[in-house]
Amino acid sequence: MTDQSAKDNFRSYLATQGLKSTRQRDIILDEFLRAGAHLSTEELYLRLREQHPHIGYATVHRTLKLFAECGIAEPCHFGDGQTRYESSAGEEHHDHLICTDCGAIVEFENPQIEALQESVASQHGFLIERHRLELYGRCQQCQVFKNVVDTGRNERSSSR
Amino acid sequence: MTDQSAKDNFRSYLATQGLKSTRQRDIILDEFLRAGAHLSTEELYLRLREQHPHIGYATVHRTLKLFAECGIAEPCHFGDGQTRYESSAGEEHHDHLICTDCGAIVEFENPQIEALQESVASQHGFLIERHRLELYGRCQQCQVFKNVVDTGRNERSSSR
DNA sequence: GCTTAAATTGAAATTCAATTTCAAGAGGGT
DNA sequence: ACCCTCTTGAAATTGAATTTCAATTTAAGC
Ligand SMILES: [Mn+2]
Ligand SMILES: [Mn+2]
Ligand SMILES: [Zn+2]
Ligand SMILES: [Zn+2]
Repeated sequence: MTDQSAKDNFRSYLATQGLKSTRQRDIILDEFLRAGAHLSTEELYLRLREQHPHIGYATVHRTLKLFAECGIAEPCHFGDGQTRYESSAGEEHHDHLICTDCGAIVEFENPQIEALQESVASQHGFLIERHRLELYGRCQQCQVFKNVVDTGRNERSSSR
Repeated sequence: MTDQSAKDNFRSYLATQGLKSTRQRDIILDEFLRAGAHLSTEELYLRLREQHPHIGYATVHRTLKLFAECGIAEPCHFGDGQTRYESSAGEEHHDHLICTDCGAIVEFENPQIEALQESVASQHGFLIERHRLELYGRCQQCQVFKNVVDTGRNERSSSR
């Protein structure tokens, strides 16, 4: 799904639901697609505020929920107490590796795991609608730094 | 890990941390182990209140966090906005199948998936500390009822 | 373009689980 | 029993998510 098809999807979703196309929604969608990453409402709101200080937090919140409803964004919960949204534009389904030290997020996709999930579900009579797989640990960089700190060979400032 | 070893673990955790063994903590641990399932703070508090109305919500909350710290309980987030805790007593690591209709939770363990997770992580240079795998869908029963409702052959009351 | 009904906006208020505060009470070493 | 420290429970606070509501904007119909 490209950025343009995300915009088209959103347009037609609004149309079919009797909702209206507004300047704010357009601006928020543009910024959301431009940002790319896994953004919380707060983060997107702050980014928008630089160029568009008139746009309210509540509108950003409501618009992100609309994005999720129409399928152009996916909500993520990475355990920091905030809901993040990622664009579905240009991305197939994927899962996440999350560094517990620096917060880095790496996306991956593993067909074998996906297949085994289906297999497990059917063994228990379940029909899967969606799933969540998150692997938490240390990224390569943070493993190196952790080792340095542990052995006292360096006094690098904290990575966060 | 048996219930008794959970109690022993908790005792020694308190001792090593300079914390105290109290009547409330004993009662909360007993009820937590007895309940068995995936309980939220609220649910455990309500269960306790029947026999021990003097125990406060804050104490239940703090005690569950202690259980998690010392490894006899695992926090779970199943997307209903509440943190649940499950006993680690008598259980190996496992993941969850969750029915989005009736809320049923089925536990499973799949060594192949676990191995593939490690493989994915090492491909990306990560060292996994923990992971979360949740499969959301309909349990067998809810698939059947859904079908009945859809075809109008029955008027069974909603399962929730 | 003008009118109008319905949807949207944004500031502020509210919700709700999680967490903290604090004064009174309990544990446990001596 | 004494004393210091930890714990408790009611109430207050926090913070993200969500709702409220009066003013504004959209877009359909004329
Ligand atoms: Mn992603
Ligand atoms: Mn479980
Ligand atoms: Zn890292
Ligand atoms: Zn079910």
